[in-house]
Amino acid sequence: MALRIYNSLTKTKEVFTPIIPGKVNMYVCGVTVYDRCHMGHARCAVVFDVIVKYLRHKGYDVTYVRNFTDIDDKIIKRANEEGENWQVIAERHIKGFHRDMDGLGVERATIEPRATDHIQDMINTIQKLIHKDHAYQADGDVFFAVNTFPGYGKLSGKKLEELEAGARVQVDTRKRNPLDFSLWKESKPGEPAWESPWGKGRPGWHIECSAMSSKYLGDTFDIHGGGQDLIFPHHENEIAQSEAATGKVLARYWIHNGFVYINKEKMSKSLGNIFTIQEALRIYHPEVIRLFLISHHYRGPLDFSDVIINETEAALERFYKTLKAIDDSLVGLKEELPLDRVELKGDEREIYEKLKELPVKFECAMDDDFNTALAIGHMFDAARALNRFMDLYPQKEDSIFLSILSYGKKQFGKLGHILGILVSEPAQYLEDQRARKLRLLNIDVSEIEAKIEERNLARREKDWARADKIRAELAKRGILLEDGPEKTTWRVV
RNA sequence: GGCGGCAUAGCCAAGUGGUAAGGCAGCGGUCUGCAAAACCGUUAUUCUCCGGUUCGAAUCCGGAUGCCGCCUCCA
Repeated sequence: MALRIYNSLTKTKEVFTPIIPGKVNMYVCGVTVYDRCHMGHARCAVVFDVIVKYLRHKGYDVTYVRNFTDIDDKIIKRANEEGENWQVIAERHIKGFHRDMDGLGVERATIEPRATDHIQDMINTIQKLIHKDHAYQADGDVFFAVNTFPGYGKLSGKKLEELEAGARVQVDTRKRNPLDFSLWKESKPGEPAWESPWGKGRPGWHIECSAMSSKYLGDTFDIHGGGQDLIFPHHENEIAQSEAATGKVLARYWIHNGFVYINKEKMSKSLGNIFTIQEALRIYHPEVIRLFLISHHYRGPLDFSDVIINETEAALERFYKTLKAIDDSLVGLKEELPLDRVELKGDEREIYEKLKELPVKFECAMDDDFNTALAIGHMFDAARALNRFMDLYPQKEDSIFLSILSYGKKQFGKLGHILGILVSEPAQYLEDQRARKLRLLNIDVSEIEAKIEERNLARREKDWARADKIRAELAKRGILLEDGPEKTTWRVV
């Protein structure tokens, strides 16, 4: 089945055909490094991480470029506020970005170029635009002339006249059109500056992406992505600059992910409801955060709340419990049978077929504009079937039974890898979660174990009232006991 | 003011013409000393509302209402 992608440029789902068969060149706008990363950045990074992993799973050779904007007004402002060099600020937040993304299991991009390493490339692009009369100099500044690019507005669906009418920005009288934007900015004394044909200055915001994408991926590449808020003006301006300079189409497919909300409010600095990745990772397992981010379609809005993330936690735990149960059974596996060459009976056949079908259904969902929510639904389906199979199968030592479980485990591992979930050892995951929750609740393990010992004594004497009382006490503190056939285990709710 | 998006059970969520995936929570059952976990069964005759197209619509078209985003830095 063919992969179809919703293209923001045409506003339709299109069959994905790369320029070079088997090869995908993709550029995603990264972050401006002046502050800590929040859940919005996490969503963008995780969404494109899954897209890259899926494309690679489908056999594409993917070159993924994600930039760092390490020179910008906000960085300079932050440096002044904190009384530090702007480079120190940028460097610190690049490190922070990597720490956060590593924490979330987001793979590094193939190339992570920095704007300040490409000043000369940008100057070259700007000169090209001036020569072609798409840009003009005004004192030490250079502006892009939007009137010279007929396609201006094709991505955001805006018309020049309407934009002009609604322009709220204070108009710079040197601009030929109020919507003309800076390619190069003259620097004020004390500001970071580079030599250029127009004097000392620094690049405008949009030009770095045009210069760096063409340098690493060519004038035309396959996929360009980023957050929805970048559609206008950033991506619109990028298209204008690049296409005016080269006369070629910049990118063939545009992918934009939706926003993250916190309790139905858009996350924003002014509302003070920024939820940083560091905070999230302190409270939740990285895979819980990932599952939360991909349980919803990437284009829609995503509302974060305690209730919803706790539901996600329960859902992921369900997966891991199934996998743990498989692991526990698999201890007895002596030789794994080739299931496609073994005669399987009713239930065995049914579950085997279901497990075999799972990747097909998964890919079918992912091929439809990366429908991760549906893909995960199929995985839950299979997990339930596996649980049932384990519950009902009469001989738990049987090698057919165990071989089927092993096969199921492999299928889950394969698909989980694409999504970046279920990559921990089940026992380890469950233990990590318990430790994490105990840390948040501030409870001591030995105390719990002593209580359990005390209760088991009571149980042996069939003193149920006392046993129940101990259990209730622990339950009140968030510790839930589970009496198994061998021993009593506990978990944190 | 201009442009665009969304509206599916108690909650989250998939579903773009063929008769409502999945998760959480709830309820009944199996199991258990009782629980928990797991399993089985169950929970929307209906997809914000009103019209229209069609043999057939949550899905397409028109209108209404509500919520939201972009137009200014933002993933």
